[in-house]
Amino acid sequence: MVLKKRIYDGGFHGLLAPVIPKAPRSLRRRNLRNKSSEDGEICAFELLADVADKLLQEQESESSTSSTGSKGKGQISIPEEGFKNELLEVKVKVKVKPVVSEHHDPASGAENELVAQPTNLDHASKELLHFENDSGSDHASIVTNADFQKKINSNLINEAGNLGNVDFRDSIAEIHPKAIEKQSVGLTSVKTYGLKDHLEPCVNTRVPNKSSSSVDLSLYKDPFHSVCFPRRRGNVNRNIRDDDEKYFRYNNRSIARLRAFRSRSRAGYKRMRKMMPSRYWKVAQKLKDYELLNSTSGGVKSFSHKRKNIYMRERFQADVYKKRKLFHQSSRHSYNKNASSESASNLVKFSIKSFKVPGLYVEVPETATVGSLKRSVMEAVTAILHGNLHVGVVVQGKKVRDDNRTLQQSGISENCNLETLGFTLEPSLPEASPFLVQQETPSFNMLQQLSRSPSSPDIDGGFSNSSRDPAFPATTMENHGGKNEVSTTFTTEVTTKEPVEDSKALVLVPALDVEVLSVVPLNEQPTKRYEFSQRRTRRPFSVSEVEALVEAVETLGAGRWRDVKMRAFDDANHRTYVDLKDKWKTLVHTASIAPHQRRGEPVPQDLLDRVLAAHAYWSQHQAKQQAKKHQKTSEAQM
DNA sequence: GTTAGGG
DNA sequence: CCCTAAC
Repeated sequence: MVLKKRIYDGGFHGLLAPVIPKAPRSLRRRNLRNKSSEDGEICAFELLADVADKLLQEQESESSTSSTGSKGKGQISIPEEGFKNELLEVKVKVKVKPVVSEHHDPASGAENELVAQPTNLDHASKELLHFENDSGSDHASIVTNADFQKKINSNLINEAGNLGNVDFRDSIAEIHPKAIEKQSVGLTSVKTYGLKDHLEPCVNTRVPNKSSSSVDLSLYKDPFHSVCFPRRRGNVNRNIRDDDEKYFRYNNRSIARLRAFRSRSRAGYKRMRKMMPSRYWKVAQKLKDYELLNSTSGGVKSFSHKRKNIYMRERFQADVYKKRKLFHQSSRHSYNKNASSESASNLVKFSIKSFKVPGLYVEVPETATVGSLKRSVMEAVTAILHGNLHVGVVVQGKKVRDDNRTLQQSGISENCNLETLGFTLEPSLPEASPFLVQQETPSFNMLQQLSRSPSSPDIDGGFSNSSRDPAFPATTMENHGGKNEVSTTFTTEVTTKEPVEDSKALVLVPALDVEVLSVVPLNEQPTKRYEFSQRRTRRPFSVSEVEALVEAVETLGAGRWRDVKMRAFDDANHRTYVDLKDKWKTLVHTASIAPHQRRGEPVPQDLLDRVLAAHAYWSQHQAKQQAKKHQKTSEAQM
């Protein structure tokens, strides 16, 4: 019998899927970036803080005025720095009713185009218009969605153009040859943005550096200071079977959720890792009320007309702690820069137009004025912004919770559709602000717990919630933001094939996805689950693994998957016993079909033969067992 | 927490 | 791989 150890050390060595390097976010200083990066770089967090202030300020003006011109104002407010600085846009939209786009201000010429765009965009634009119009509303909703972002982007673009046709390309192109390619396409069309959705990514990319953006009321520009999140990759061991995914999964799916309930040992996590997602989801479903899962894309949701109050409640997303982790890392391992191979890696540029901020729960009397509503929202936003925030990354609607994951693994690469990428800002803690209405319902509490509970120490290196950890007070933002780093750069290595130990850095250029606050109707359906879970990356079984599996099943029998796991895959944390069971299932199937019908890495026929043999044997065995059991029961009955 | 199966 | 029902 082959011991798992032997298998792993020997056969699996090298055969196993390469260890996926933890995606270190290398903290890059402006020196990394060329030239004027300082100008262009933005510290999201800092930005947020600024945004909050601005929001407040703006709110006042807005509230008093009806916004026919509001839009213009927002856009206009392009600080001088605007050109140089990247912007973070946070938009709060109040949706009253579907209104015809015509209403909107002429100032938003770009929007019109947007309206013509695909549904989403169109929708967003309409909403935007509404907001601007500030017409009386039965209900208000804050919408956060990509579409909206798109719209915004267009605005930004326009402005950029107005500002002087800044060519965004140059700065980017120099640095990121490849990433730029895609974007370049968009660049061309930026001006005609309205026509195509796909352009957005491109647009986003560029906008950041030089353009200033404007958005209805909530658009704010702020200089971005780059925040670097250096990450150490030391943990990655190629020889280790389980890749970071283990940590990923745990972190992504289980940790945040689990920790809320109790601390667990790593082993516990392992086992739970799979279960958590679904469980969590279930919980989420129950929390439906709270709209915990706010759909990113869904964006606008209308309130029930009958509702007397408008609730904007904070939506707490589970993976708060992930961000924190990053911060920790950054503070600790700044030397990581060296590791990053800037030379060989492809860079992925991100243009962050805005962040999706947690949903708010606000109560406003029906009789309240729109202005007061705005104020309330503003307060809520401000409260959030003042709290500790974490950045979340959403790819194709799924949150990437594993900080160790590489961009490639997460599907963030030059090749990926940047449009599917989004960043979110999550409150580390529901700092109850006065205006935030905290429901006493269990669901709400749970949410809070989820968001609050500190990560367990053993898991990600001891990331504690900033809210709880004195060391990580709200100042986190300032600390990082205060740095002169112009932009956050993450480099992504293009080559996927070989495990890379160095960190990859993504260049965080201005905006990519714009997410905004969203007001969700209480009655709305919960968001899709994918917001909370992320499918594991596919990791085909290597021949060595198959061999180990076959061997284990031969000796233990099919069905004792936990034992099989412990026997042959105990160290492969990315292989659960369910995985092994599934693999066996596929192996049996594979062995049963014609070779030409098989896909993937060919499995030696002898192994397949063993599979069939073992399958036949254990099937028979099982049948016998059943027969015995049956007999026994019948005897008992007699 | 495990198994067994369908998706 | 995911999700779940059934243990």
